[in-house]
Amino acid sequence: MNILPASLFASITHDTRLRSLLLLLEYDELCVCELTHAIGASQPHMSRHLSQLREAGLVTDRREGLWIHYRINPELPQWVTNILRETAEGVNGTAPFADDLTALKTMPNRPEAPRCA
Amino acid sequence: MNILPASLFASITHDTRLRSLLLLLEYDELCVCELTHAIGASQPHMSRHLSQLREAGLVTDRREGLWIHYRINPELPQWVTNILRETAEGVNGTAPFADDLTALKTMPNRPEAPRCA
DNA sequence: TTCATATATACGGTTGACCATATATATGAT
DNA sequence: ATCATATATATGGTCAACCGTATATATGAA
Repeated sequence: MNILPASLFASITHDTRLRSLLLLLEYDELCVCELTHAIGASQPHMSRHLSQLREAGLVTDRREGLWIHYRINPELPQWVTNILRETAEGVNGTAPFADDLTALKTMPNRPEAPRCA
Repeated sequence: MNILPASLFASITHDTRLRSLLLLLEYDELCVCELTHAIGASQPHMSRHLSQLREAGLVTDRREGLWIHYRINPELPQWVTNILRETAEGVNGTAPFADDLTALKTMPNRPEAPRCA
């Protein structure tokens, strides 16, 4: 699995995409509706940015019934995941990232039980 | 010194800017003409992107006679420099980053003796 | 003051990323 | 087959980033 730095950084320049990745760092798998709720975005907005993350090779998806579950691409090179974790530390406790986590925790009718990473 | 992640990643999405930062990680201070030569860019191109790095707070500059020396902002938060170092590891030995270093080493008439970080 | 060098900025034009809204597809239930 | 839900894509338009070239500024030397 190869990732060009320009492609990685272009991906995480956009808040929606970075916020999604940081959520996926905490919860190892999340469906679109969970991410949509946590971030407070519209459904097409979320879907479009998840597509871009998939095309960039940063996430993979898996269908299960109606839901499509996304996770961080397990084949990502170490330096990429290190950068994501480092970013998570850097923004720890700040908006909007911290609020995404609490919004997800308090989401009603989540399709499945939480699966923490 | 505060840096927003979106601003950091927007900065290093552009190859010229990332390459400059990675050079500045190795040589703690470099003037515009050294960066221009190492990267093989035009002078206005280099100058413009260094301005953007300065405006983003990622580098500082210092005039000495005709030359303006740039360095990585020493007040950068730890997580930012960690990300830069992690990126340097990730691209270690690959183009165009590796070539920039050799181009700089073989540059004729460098304004001052090399100052390695 | 005049010239050369190093660097920065201004100008005009192009392209790509992004948005909101509308529509299409896929699955499962009735 | 019909309907509801979850997700994806298509459309048209806007705006910001970028480019190359030209010009401006700053310094030091003659």
